[in-house]
Amino acid sequence: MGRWDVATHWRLANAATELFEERGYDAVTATHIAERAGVTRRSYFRYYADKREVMFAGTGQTPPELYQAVRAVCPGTPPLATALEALARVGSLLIAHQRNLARRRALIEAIPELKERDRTKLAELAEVVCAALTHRGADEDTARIVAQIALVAYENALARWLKAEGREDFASCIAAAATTLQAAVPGTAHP
Amino acid sequence: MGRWDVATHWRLANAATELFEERGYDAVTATHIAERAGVTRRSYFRYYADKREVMFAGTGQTPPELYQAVRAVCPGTPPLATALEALARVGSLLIAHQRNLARRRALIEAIPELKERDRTKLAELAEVVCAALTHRGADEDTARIVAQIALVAYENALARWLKAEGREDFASCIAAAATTLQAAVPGTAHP
DNA sequence: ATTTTTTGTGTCTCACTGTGTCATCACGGA
DNA sequence: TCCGTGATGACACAGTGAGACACAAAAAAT
Repeated sequence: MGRWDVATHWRLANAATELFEERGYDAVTATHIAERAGVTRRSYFRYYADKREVMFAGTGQTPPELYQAVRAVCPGTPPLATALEALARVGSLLIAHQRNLARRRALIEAIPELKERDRTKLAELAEVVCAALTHRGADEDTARIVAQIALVAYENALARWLKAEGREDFASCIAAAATTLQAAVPGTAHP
Repeated sequence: MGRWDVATHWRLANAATELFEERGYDAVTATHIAERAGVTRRSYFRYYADKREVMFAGTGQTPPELYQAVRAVCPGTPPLATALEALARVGSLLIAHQRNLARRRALIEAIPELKERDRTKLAELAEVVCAALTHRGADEDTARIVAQIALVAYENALARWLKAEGREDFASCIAAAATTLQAAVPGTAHP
């Protein structure tokens, strides 16, 4: 997969972004996207499995990166803090390498079909975090719930970061989400 | 919408469940489902918007019910407890009125396309809970995060309930998920 | 340098999805 | 009995996603 023309990947992604903005998601077909990017419809489907996937260009390596990031967190760190730290790291990197991220995220938030796919991607990341936490020795049930919660924080942090338009760094957005989270859950720990 | 034949809804749902189990989701077409239920393909799409929706038969009224359930919780209850109590109530009712729930849930968990739709439904419920909590006076950010967390607990509780095969009631499954949750999140409240 | 293999693309084809439209049929009320 | 409404069937159509095959260019092997 790695040898595919990276430029074509981005040409398709940019073409799709423009077309979706210009004409609306439903009015755009895979053929339109392919034509604007200078390939055939059939080739489009070799780059992206379906019409939705093109809006998530550049995120293919995130799951393995995240897995490694969780495993790289300082041993002894409690599960939730581990997950949040890894997500802060990976999220910061991801954001830096994206193109037109804000425009694509706006489309994803606005179009139910894309939002649906977005949730699947978050769920996949949760799976990865869960697996990595389990590997670190966490309890199975705890790992699953912690992973899901951490991704709730991640999602909210991303929304916050986009709203700030560069005036806030991603790690502090994660921290803010974590604070809201801790305030909302009545802790059982009473030191 | 109310005058539609309820029996046909369930005939289609049962036909789909059987066919998916027999031949696998991909090998089954909307035409097959319709034929087994004794209607035409076109009529299938009048009962269910697409091929996925049929596996979620009987859940159409859940969002408004949930909204009311949140509003009905004793005033003064903190947000997360409110959401969990409402979900326990609505979930119990839902489970009681379903047919072939376990078989359908097994298919949903196994087939990515169905799981994707399932996540959307959970997200819709989270929206509803968020709106209802906001209406009760909760902070906007808090309401959103609490709602999402509560639905993480709901999802885990449902999985646990299905695994117990009737030996556990739904409310206690919610309680168990809530406990795991509280243990995982280091509380900031130190009374 | 020539052959072989791999990789991306174009072309053609096909089953299936989801929707619009129109005709029909059952049923309840005036 | 006639009429209106709402469910259903019949037909048509754009679009999706994928298989099969050929072809060109690059990479690897000889």
